[in-house]
Amino acid sequence: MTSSGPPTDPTPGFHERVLALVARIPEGRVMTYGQLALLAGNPGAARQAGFVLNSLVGGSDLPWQRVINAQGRVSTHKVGFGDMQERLLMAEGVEFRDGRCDLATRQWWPDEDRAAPPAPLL
DNA sequence: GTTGTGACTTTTT
DNA sequence: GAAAAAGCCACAA
Repeated sequence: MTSSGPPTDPTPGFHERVLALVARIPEGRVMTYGQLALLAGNPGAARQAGFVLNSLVGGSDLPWQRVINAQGRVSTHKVGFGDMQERLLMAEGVEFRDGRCDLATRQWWPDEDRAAPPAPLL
C-alpha cells in the first residue's frame, strides 16, 4: 500500500460527511444545517450543508426532508419544492405549528441514536 | 486560479 | 416578532 497519501482521510469530504449524518436521522426527527456543518467539522458552513443537499435531491434516498434551518422552518419554499418538505415531515409525525416545527423537541443529535424516544414529549 | 453565489447562522436595530 | 447586515465555507462557471 504504500501510497503516498494518507492511509485514511480525516475529512472524507464535507459532502460525504453531511450525507452520513442525514442518513442517520431517525424518523420523526429533524436536524439543522448548522448542526450538519458543525458535526461535519465545519462550523459556519451551514450554507454549504444546504447546498450539498440540493445536489443530492433527485438522486439520493437520503431523508433530506428532515433537514431544516435553525428557525425550525423549511427553506425549500424558495428553492421551488413548495410545501412538499413540510408535508413529508408531518407524515412522519412532526408537528408543524404556524409553518414551524418544535426544534426544542424534534431536533435530533447523533448521541440520541441509542434511545430515540418517539415519545410525545408534549 | 479567480469570481460569484447560496436549502444558513447569528447579532443588532 | 420581523427585517437587515455581516460572516462563513464549499461548489460551479
